[in-house]
Amino acid sequence: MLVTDLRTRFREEGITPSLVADFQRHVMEFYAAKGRHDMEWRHTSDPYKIVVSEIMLQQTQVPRVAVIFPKFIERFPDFIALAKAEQTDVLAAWQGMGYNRRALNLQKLAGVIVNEYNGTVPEDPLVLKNLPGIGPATSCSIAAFAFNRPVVFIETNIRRVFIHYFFEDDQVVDDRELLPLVAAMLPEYSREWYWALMDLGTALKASVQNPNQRSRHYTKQKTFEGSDRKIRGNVLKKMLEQKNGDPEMFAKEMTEDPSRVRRIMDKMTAEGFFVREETGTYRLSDKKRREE
DNA sequence: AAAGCGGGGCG
DNA sequence: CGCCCAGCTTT
Repeated sequence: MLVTDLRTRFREEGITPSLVADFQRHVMEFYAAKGRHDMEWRHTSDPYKIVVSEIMLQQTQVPRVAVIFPKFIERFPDFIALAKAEQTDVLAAWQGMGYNRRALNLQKLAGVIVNEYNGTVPEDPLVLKNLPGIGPATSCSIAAFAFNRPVVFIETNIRRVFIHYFFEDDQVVDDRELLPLVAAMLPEYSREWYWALMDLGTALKASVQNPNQRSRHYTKQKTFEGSDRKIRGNVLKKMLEQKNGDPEMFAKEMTEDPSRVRRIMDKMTAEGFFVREETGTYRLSDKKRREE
C-alpha cells in the first residue's frame, strides 16, 4: 500500500470504512514485522508497572528507560513501597532519567493512589488527568495500556504517523485536524493499536524528515550546555552524593556564579527537592526532615 | 500561548 | 554541533 494512496483517498473521499480498514491493516502489519515487542512494560498487566513506565517515557527515550525501569521496579515493587520510600532513594533511583521533578510527582502519585484510591489505579482518563504528573497524553496512555480503554489521544509518535500519512502536503497541521482521524481509526484493541502507532511513529524518523516539524505544536528545545537545567542536574547529583551542601561550594566546584547557583537551589527547594536550614546549608528533603 | 525542566544518543 | 525524546506544570 502506498502512502500517497491513503492521502489521496482521504482528500477525495474523506474517512471511509475502506480507508480505515486499509490503514489499520498497514499499521498492524508494520507492528507484526517491526514492532518493539521486547519492552518489559508491554509484558505485564500490573497497572503500577505501566504507570511507572508511562511517567518515565515522558520525554525520555525507550532505550534509557529500558535500563532504569527494571532497577526502579526492583527497588520499589508497588505503589505502597514507592509511597513510603525516602524521597532521597526515589531521586537516586531516578538518576539518569532526567526531568527529576517527575520522580517527585511519581512518588506523590503513589501516595494519592494508596491513600485516596485504595491502592487501585483509576481507569477513567478524566480522573487520571488530575493526578500528579499525569496530563492529557499520559492519562490516556495509561487508560489504553493498562485497561485497554477506547481513548483518543495524541503524543509525539502518534502525531508523526498521522501527519505523515494524511497531511504530507500541508505545512502547518493542528492537532484538531488529526483528532478526528485518530478517533476514526481506533479499533477495539486500543492497547495493541497504540503500541503499534508509537512504534511506527518511532520508525518513521529514520526514513523521512520529522513530520512533526510541520505540526502547529512543534517546538525546539533550548541548548542544554550552559543552561539552568544542566546546573540543576549537577546540583542534584552532588547533593545525592553528599546529602547536603551550599551554593558557594557547588559554584566553586562547577565554576559557576554563586548567585546563580543559589537562585537555582532556592527554586529547587521551593519545588520540594531540598530543605534549607537556618545556617544556609541545603539538605535533601526526606521524611525525617519534613517531620521535624 | 509560552517558558522551564535532563541527559544522553545519534547523524 | 543540532536534533530529538510515549509531556507536565506553571505563569
